[in-house]
Amino acid sequence: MVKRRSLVSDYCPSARALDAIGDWWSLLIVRDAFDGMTRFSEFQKSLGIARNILSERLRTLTARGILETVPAAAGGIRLEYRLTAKGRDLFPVMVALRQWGEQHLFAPGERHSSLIERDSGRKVTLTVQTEDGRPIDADGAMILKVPETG
Amino acid sequence: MVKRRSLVSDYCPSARALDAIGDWWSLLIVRDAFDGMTRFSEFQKSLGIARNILSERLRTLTARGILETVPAAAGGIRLEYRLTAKGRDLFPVMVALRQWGEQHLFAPGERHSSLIERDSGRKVTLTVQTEDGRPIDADGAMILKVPETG
DNA sequence: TTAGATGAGTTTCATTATGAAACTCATTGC
DNA sequence: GCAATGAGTTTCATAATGAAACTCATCTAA
Repeated sequence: MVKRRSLVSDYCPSARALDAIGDWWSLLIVRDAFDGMTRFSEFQKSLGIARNILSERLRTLTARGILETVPAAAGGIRLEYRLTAKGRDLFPVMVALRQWGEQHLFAPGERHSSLIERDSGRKVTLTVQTEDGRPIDADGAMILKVPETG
Repeated sequence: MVKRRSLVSDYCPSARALDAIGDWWSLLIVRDAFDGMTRFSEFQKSLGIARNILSERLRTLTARGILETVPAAAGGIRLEYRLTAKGRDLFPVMVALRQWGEQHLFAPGERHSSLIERDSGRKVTLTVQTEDGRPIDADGAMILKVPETG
């Protein structure tokens, strides 16, 4: 496909975020990374992704500072891919996607994996709220645009 | 590209969510829809997306129940595309992406659009927390997998 | 009423991204 | 030393994308 227009200079943070991680595989790789995967073959097996594509995506995610490589324990050339702090900050995005998926993409009673607090086993949820802690939904919010500079 | 493996039957809600909206344009269209856009040409101008692709994406988003079409005011064949309840429930996903983008993809002091509460003007934020309201981060959470059935 | 404008797509065509499978190396296990 | 494994890269066919041209129907102005 003809090179897509880049949104890295868009003033909308969502657009830039999608520019960075909005392609099909990247967030799935990040999901697996949150799930503890670190090795090429783990991702490959889990996602069923072609190796060349996985290779390219890991390179891109690393270049963008979402993953970082560390030499694997057994001294060879093997690498491990770990989430950076920037990558771990995608946690709310993953939770939001998960929550929406649970709400709308599963039949009533259909089994699915769950996100729980490690210590208590309690379910993890996500809320949008104002600075002072009141929950808010889409209708109560609005985008404050940046005026065109020019 | 060879038809991608579908994740609609994956037991992971995030995977299903990405299967539904994980392609490059869909979330950008949804973002614009949250921003009040409803018409084909509005999306087209805003995103710079090719018309055939936009047409296909609007059709897919509609088929998936994220958008719905309503006849436009002036009686013609024109349509408006509006978010359904399911589509509006993507609000936290958009906020999460935005928040991450703000944190990591803007230089200090660089201008960006902001999400604010309509009435108070206060900034909107997003927190991941347990059922009983304590904030939690990635390290404190874990995925509870569904055992393989078979 | 008729000749443009728009709006909303669809078709066509060239280009790029992707997936599958084969291939390459280095390391590890035996 | 020799096969097996891990981590990629290369090659090739094919599907998705983008751009531009084309199609209709409706709206507008004269």
